Amino acid sequence: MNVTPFKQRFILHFGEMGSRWGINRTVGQIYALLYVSSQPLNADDIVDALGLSRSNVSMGLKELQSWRLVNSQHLPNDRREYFSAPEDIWEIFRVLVEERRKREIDPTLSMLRDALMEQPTSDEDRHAAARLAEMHELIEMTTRWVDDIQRLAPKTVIKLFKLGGGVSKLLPSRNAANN
Amino acid sequence: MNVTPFKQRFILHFGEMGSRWGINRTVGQIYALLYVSSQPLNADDIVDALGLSRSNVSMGLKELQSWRLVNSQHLPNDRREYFSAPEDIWEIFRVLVEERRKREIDPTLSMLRDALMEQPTSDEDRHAAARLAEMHELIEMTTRWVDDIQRLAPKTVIKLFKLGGGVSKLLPSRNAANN
DNA sequence: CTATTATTTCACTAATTCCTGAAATTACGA
DNA sequence: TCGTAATTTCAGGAATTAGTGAAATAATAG
Repeated sequence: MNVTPFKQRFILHFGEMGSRWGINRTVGQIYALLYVSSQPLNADDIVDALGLSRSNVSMGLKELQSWRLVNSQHLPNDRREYFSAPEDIWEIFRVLVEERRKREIDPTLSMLRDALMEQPTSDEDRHAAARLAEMHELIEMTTRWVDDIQRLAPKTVIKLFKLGGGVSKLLPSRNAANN
Repeated sequence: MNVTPFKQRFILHFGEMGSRWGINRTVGQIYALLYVSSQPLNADDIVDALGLSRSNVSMGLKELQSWRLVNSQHLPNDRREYFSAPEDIWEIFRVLVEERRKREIDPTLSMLRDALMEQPTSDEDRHAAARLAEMHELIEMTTRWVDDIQRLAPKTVIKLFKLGGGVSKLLPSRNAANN
């Protein structure tokens, strides 16, 4: 299995970006390879294409599955497992948002909720609690909204996104001062 | 400088989450401390509060400044530098989105743009290019929209967010099938 | 079942990232 | 300008994370 230079560039870029995205180089590469492949690939295909160890590929695929970013299937008359990235880019986007939220935001939201149950007893803590409350409110509002939007049909979301800041004009009881 | 147990919990949580957010433990702690402090703090205050080395605090503050998440100022009759997190949570949110976009998304967007300039010459590459184009389009549309929304007044954004999926009803030329 | 192929686990090494203390540099008051 | 306080730089050790190969386990064809 050899990868065209065109694909190669994309794969290497994903590898490099991986660390910024909270995955490692090889996981980024595996995902990129599957993303551009027109066919599902088995683990050995990936080993050949990327020059990684078999065990590393196995672990990388497990991680990608834990992110729900790859699906696996079996082909007829072949006992190996084949992996692919979902076709639908909207589905990918939705899952990515959900998983990142689960990992990066939900724990903090729940910590904030817990902390805000307590009654602060000093001025210092009253100030801190107020700051936590602001953070909690903003995060909660934003994530709730994201949830809501994700439930809309992609076509609707596209309309909304294309509208951009223009939505403000549609908002009920708008007041002229906010632009 | 001692930190109340209430603040402590928040600070330690941010430290732990740091690695998921692409910053390290101490940077997370420093930010959390500044976020809940009612007063700007100097580097030695932070050393005392968190038990880190002076040099580590210095590097952490530099990193937070590179994220534009902390401001620095001088107090009268004191040559030390004092640091604080911006008051306005909306401002913090805006900056965070901007910086993450710059680090995590823009490089990929530009790689995709470059790659899509080329004419694919094989079927394999034509398929890959189509996948890249889908990704490019989705990212571009989403980031453009985020830019646009960030320009609205917070009050307007709050209205929009509170509306949730209800926006779909306001959208022009909606069709009844999309819910 | 058994033999063979496929996959996972895991102990170990490599690579990277984090953190510190010492030294160097910078800023500023006298 | 000099001396001191404040800050930054940086080399090296500590800690963490990534990647490998060998061995174990799982799956299935015959």
